Amino acid sequence: MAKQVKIKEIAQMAGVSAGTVDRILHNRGKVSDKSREAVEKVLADVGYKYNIHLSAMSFRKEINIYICIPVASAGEYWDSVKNGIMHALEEYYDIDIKPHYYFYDQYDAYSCQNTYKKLASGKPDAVIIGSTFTEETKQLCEHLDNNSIPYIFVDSIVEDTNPYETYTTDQYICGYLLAKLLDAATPADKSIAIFRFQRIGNQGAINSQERKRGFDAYMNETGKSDRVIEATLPASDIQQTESTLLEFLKNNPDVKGMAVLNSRGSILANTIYAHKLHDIKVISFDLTNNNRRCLENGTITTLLCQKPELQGFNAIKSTINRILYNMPVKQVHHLMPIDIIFKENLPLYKEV
Amino acid sequence: MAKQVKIKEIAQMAGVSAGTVDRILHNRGKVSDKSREAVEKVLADVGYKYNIHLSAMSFRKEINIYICIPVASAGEYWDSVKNGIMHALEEYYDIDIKPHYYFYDQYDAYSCQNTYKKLASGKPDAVIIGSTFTEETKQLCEHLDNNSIPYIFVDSIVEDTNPYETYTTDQYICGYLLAKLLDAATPADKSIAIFRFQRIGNQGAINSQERKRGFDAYMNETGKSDRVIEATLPASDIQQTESTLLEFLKNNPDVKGMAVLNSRGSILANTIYAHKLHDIKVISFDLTNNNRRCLENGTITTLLCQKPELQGFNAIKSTINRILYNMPVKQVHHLMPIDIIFKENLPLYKEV
DNA sequence: CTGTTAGCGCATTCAC
DNA sequence: GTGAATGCGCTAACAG
Repeated sequence: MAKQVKIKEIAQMAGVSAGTVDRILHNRGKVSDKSREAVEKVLADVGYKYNIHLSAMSFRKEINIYICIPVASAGEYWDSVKNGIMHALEEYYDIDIKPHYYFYDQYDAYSCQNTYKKLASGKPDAVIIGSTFTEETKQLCEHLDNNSIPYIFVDSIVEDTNPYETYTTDQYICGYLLAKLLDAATPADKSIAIFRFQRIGNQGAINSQERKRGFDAYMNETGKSDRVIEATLPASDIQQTESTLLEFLKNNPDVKGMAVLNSRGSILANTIYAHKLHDIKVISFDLTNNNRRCLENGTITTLLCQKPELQGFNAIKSTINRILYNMPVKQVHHLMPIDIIFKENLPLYKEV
Repeated sequence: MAKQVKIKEIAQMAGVSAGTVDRILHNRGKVSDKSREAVEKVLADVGYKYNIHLSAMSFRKEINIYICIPVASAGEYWDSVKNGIMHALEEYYDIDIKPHYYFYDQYDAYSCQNTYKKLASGKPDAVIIGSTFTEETKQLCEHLDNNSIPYIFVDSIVEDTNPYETYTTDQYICGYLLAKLLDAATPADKSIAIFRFQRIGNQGAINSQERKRGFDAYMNETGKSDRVIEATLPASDIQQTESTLLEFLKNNPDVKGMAVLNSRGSILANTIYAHKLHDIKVISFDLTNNNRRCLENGTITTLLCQKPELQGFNAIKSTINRILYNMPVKQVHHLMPIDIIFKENLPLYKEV
């Protein structure tokens, strides 16, 4: 453990004053080439890292972080992301961060556009984006790029943008794992259904598509593609989803495993439970309150989760470091581990 | 988000000076009942929380944390715990923490005794204990209790002690899950072997015993106890382990699933691989380098992991809060989630 | 017992 | 361009 070097010591070593070192560390103000060289040489030698908390305190300016994600009720997916964010804000309570929440309706492109418009009129130090609508997000990012406002993605990545970091997971692997687990849970002579939800013009689909690719890959590799039956359910209202599902199951009595590529597993699980179709296994995504309940009562077999809290937490943490250290842009894509949750280990997920 | 109240403001509100508030906050120095009452009333009103980083800086004393865990080579279980600890020390680099490492040989009670003896002669502010030998640890804790030195357990808990916090997981659930996963992975008409390692007088066994209970519970509940064959392997040297295992498998050709209740899965996996017994499924514990390799090449089917890094990390984090905030002792047992790792999601565990 | 003062490491401001 | 002075919130040491 090398002892922490202080800014003053560096100044001394380089034969300048602390002020000059500070200017160089933060790329602000003007410094002669001579001083810069001298300081940078010392810096390279000692591996200096300054105290981010003191730095923030002395900064005496608040950091404005805009957080733009879908609205969510308690216990839903995006609520977990938000919790992670708030958790991080508590952790860094000593740094003067001012969060500005911009919530939009993930089922309403219009709401998203409006929210983005409002956001674009502000002057954030950084933006955290949970994207749902691809085209709209691209435009927003273009605006942010033009104003050199850094932004970070959680949950999913939008192409042709330049986030300084992203927190997502590998959806292909998710889909592959789902297939593997469902295959093992379903009797070999029975069929597996995979459901697609009709949604309009949004990208929630992007994650699902990638999951579908992984799912198909497993089935192909293991030569079990003919076990699989694809079906489409309406996403609009639950009533219709239920009746369509029941109709489907009536026509395909062989189906004993159901793959749900988004977090709506509980809807299907509740339906089959209500109709006493107890031998059908369901695997779905995300530890929402509804899914949690289904896992508890056994109507959902397994859940795959992509650590939304951690994504939110890390997004804030990275952003603070990004802004305070004013680091050069080195874009990093962080992939979160996938939690595999059964009824048994569910109790261990009470605490975060 | 309530604005942070400063110590000076509190002092003003209570009609005393900052020094007095500080004395009350930290229970140090003497304060008149009158002042104390006034300040505490204000404190209760505003929910003050002081800046731990500034506090540590002004403290100008180093915090001595003793870390007493088994030695480990790179990539072994206890190495991960250590990594988590070092990771936390980096995270809190601005707080002057001086770690003192006391490593002992987890297979040698004598080494443990010696290490504990050395440790007991020091004056730590807090101790992090990864226990292996129950009796020795009990004695150590008694000594620490007598000197009111706080201590915290990682990985396992020793009875009749008073740690201020513990970081472990539910080993019963681990065993139950292992049984469930192995049951699903092994053809229904084949047998499952569960292995016990002979070790002398230590407690590493305690976690394993609890896992065994969970394993048995699953088998009983599902009426599959007669699928299970128990076996004992020598823990001393690998040569002997291998030959005993091969002998066992020769006598029990029906065994197609193997449960290993500790992290030694790779030893068995390598053996069956070398002898081309490719259809035997192995499930074991902990993401050690050896196990990781086996998961990659398919000789281990699944690993259950108890987040050793996070345990180490949180142990430090809690300890810092404990010491700096001088909180009242509220003992908390933290249960870590269990990671379930297959070949497919292994790549997501590169980063921590 | 209590108020005051100096100092921790850093960012800012203002003279030079 | 640069150095010195000042303040941030907190604790320790000292003087009363």
